[in-house]
Amino acid sequence: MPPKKRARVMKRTAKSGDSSETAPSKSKRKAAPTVETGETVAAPLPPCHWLMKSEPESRFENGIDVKFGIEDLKKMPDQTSCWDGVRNYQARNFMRQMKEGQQAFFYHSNCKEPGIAGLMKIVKEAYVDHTQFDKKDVHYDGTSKTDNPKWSMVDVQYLRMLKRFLPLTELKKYHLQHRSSGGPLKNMALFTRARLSVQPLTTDEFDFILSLEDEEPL
DNA sequence: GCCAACGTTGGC
DNA sequence: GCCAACGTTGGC
Repeated sequence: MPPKKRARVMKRTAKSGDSSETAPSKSKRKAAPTVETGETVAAPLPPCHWLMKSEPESRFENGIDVKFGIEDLKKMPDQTSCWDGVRNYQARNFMRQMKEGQQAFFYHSNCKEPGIAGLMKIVKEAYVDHTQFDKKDVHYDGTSKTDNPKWSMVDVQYLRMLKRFLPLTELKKYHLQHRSSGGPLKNMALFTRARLSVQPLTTDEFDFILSLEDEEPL
């Protein structure tokens, strides 16, 4: 049982309205027979790798420092922290799809050198983000009710630093390259879904990015 | 600090 | 339900 700890991550983007409530549970996950053949079609598998953004440099929001970099995670008891403060429905819905044991990249955003710093794993699946009810918290959401909480969080545990930091600029070069060549990063959410703070990675994307650890910087 | 991209709000 | 105005993200 991870002790109570605290990660302050990303800002909320809205405080009310559930209009983008596109809960993953509503997506068609079951195999369905096709009209033509009556054969079962493989259902798309939910994502199993992730990228999560957080700010490693001090920035004050309502007088509170929202800094939480990978070094901060490493210093937590059990090197484990809840990933609270996500206030975007798509990001939240991705967190709700996360399974214990899955790996996620720790991405440093809004800082001198944005990029992927390390690896962590999901150690507790989605549960209620208590900070939505805390008036003192930066991410307090007065529109969320305790009997129907809007926001979720997961617990993550530090795994390791990457052998070398993977700067956004380098990832972008690969992304552009792959857009013409059809390589693994051609659709990477980091570039196609710019403001999404919790995003899925395909196994191809995940493996390719990990392989860059052993490559010279591009 | 600027500002493009884009999610959210709310008037109609 | 459209869409303009607004607010936030996050690179540069």
